[in-house]
Amino acid sequence: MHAEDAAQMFDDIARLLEFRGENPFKIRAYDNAARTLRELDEPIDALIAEDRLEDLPGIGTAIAQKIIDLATTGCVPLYERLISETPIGVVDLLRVPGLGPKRARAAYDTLGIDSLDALKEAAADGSLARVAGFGDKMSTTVLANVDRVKAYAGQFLGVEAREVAELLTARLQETDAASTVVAAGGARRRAETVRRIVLVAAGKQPAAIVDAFVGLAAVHQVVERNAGWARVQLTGGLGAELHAVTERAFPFTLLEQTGNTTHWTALQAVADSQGQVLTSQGIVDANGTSIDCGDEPAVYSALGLSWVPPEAREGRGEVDAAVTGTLPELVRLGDIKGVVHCHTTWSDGRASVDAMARAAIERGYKYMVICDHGPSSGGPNGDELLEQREEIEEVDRAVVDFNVLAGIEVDILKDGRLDLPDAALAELDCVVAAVHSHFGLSRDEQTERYCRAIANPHVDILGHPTGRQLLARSPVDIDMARVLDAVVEHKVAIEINGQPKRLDLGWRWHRPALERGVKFVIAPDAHGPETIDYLVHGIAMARKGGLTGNDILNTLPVEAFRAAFKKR
DNA sequence: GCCGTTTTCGGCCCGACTGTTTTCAGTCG
Repeated sequence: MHAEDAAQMFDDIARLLEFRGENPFKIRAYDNAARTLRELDEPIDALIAEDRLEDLPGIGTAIAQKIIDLATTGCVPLYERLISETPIGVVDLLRVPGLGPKRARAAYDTLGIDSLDALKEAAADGSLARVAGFGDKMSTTVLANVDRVKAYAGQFLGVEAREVAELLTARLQETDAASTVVAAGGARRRAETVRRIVLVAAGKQPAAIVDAFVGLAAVHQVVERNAGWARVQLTGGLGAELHAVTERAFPFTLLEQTGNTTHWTALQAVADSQGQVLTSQGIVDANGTSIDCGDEPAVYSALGLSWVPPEAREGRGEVDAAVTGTLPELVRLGDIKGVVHCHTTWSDGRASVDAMARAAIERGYKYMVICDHGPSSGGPNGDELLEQREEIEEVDRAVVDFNVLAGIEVDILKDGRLDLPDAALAELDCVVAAVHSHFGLSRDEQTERYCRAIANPHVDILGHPTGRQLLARSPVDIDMARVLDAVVEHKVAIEINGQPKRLDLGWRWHRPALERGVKFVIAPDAHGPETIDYLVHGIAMARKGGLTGNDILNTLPVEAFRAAFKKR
């Protein structure tokens, strides 16, 4: 089990209790437990196995038992009871941003609103605006957010889906029914969000693989199945499908199921232009002879193409590039030398400067840039900044063959000023500027705000540029073309933030940025030693965007990295 | 519901923001 699963459940319990108007301190206890679980730096299964749950802050007998119940039986009586006793649909209401338990309760009590549709209707016809705690503005916000919540339903973070897919793959492999199992679909393409998991498996008897698949413990319900295919619902809400084929058909089916559709049809068009027919079962040439391919690269090769990495298979010209052999050499994790944008206990990080640096050293990196928040997001200010600076220099001196740089993640305020004075920023090695508030400004205001911050001579990197949170918060409304022009003009790099919920700047903007000459930094936005590894998600995003190591500043050695910011 | 005890119950994090208010409540991180 993932700690996040339990954290999510405690969030839900807290919101449901709040809706029912129960003891606020009990509610806070569940919130605290959820936070503790999210900050966990080791697998929760280990804590359960070693009976150490109650050692965690905020987790006592009752909550520990609920975690154990969830992990072992998947059923937590309190949670089940709250869900069954709460009007259907209210749970959905609580997911609408801006609509907390209090307002949801008021809407339910006065207008009997118990579903997203009812909420939308009341917001549209003006009745919601008359409920205490609402107003015209609130109604408008709700109206917009309901549609978003509905659009997000049934979607999952790509990073989470990928973990589930890997687990399923391993379980299916263990059954011995399949010789090969690979997770395909959006998870393999490293899509930011996915609707379902797609597995492709090969074996002598495909039907036996399907049997094994539908029998896995994680399968909640079989939706549809036949001898070579099955679609199921997993516990936890994700859908999954399996394509079971012979070993001969495997590379072709894997290719088709990795997608996307545009990529696949482009491949079929290439085959067609050569008098061949490409299907999920194989390639047949003009003479009607099947061409055997042992693996996916062999299929591309048979079509006269260079191999296209799964991340790039989005139907955006990569097949044409494969024809002419002009696919870029995509950046790899091994290219990264420095870990930029790391938080510590000086703001909301969970580990000291020393612990973070050592974690980076263990992973083979050569330098780290500590970027705690500025004062308006709870980071150091005034003398504290100097103290932190001293601590960073101390650690820098203590470590061998590694550099620790002093940076900051300053807040971009509403008007585009930063939350630290220029004199303080001038002392730092690297300044990341990012937006953490006022997400709803108009396009003009927001763009002006961004451009003003970018123009500050001390800003080196624009952090999580759109502020989006996948499946939760839309990107800010900015004129991206103007922002990209501004970062080029002021020699500011764009961050590719590797947090699974952010993945910001998203890959669709990478090419327009690249064409303007933008440089990037791939950063984990780490808040603890483990999350340094969020770099892998940033790398995946950059690869989707078609970026090479040359486009990424933190592939440079530390001297060159510093020099890249010597514009000041 | 958790925690730290002055061991058997009383106190529990907080600041920013937003919108609804006319001095504040709800939400969010």
